[in-house]
Amino acid sequence: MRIATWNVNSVTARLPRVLEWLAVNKPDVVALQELKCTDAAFPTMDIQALGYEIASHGTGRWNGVALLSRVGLVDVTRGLVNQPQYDGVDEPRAIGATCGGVRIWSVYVPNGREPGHDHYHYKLNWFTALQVTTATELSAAPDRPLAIIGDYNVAPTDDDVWDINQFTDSTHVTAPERAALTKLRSAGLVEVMPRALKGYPYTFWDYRQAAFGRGWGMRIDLVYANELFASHVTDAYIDREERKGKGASDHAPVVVDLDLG
DNA sequence: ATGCCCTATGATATAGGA
Repeated sequence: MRIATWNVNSVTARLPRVLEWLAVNKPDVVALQELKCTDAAFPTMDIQALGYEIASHGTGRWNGVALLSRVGLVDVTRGLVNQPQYDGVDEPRAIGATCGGVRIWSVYVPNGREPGHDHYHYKLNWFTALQVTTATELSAAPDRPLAIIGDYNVAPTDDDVWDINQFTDSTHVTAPERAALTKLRSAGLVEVMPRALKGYPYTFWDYRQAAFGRGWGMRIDLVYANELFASHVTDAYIDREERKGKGASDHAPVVVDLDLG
């Protein structure tokens, strides 16, 4: 089974590249983030035509997550347990489903904007809800492979950004954010580390300042999974080729191959 | 070359991204 996660930065703007990428790479399950459209505006027909069932959770201009599957898609859950609001709004940032016997969540963790900002506290509270959801999911089905994949908006270590000296007083690298990842591991998840195809395996390069060409990347799109899921992994990599050229998302897809026997 | 920002919106600027 091939599973991928990809922050597409607008599924409608990215549609030609998404369709091409699906056709070439033939993933069985895809977790998308930053749809930037409502469920009604999601390009359902085009993606169904490639053989995928779709569960989306999008409300408009910002955020939005989806799962695509061609190995079944059941027991869809939208939102986290005790998910906090931001500015009085329940944002669409998490969706879970069972696909081919594997429980998969697509998550888009809040950015945080800057340490101390309301959005930063929201980010940490959102992680707490993700930890609660993880514990709930793990206890509900301890013998089922589980993966929580998506844009975590946290670089796990200093090596996961191109230059840590550029990140003083920045989000994505602070101790509380990294502690949130540690708590997920304490709850029973492990990180599936993608291999480097060329240089360090970053997943995001800002559109500005020709960051991709300069290698100014970050590894913030992560695969967290229970031990059972991880035990079946045969390969994991970042498709940095997809970041190249005109019309690319600022994130590259992360691909995980499993042998479920 | 991998290359000097992108997206959606009560749009003709603005918010958000990380």
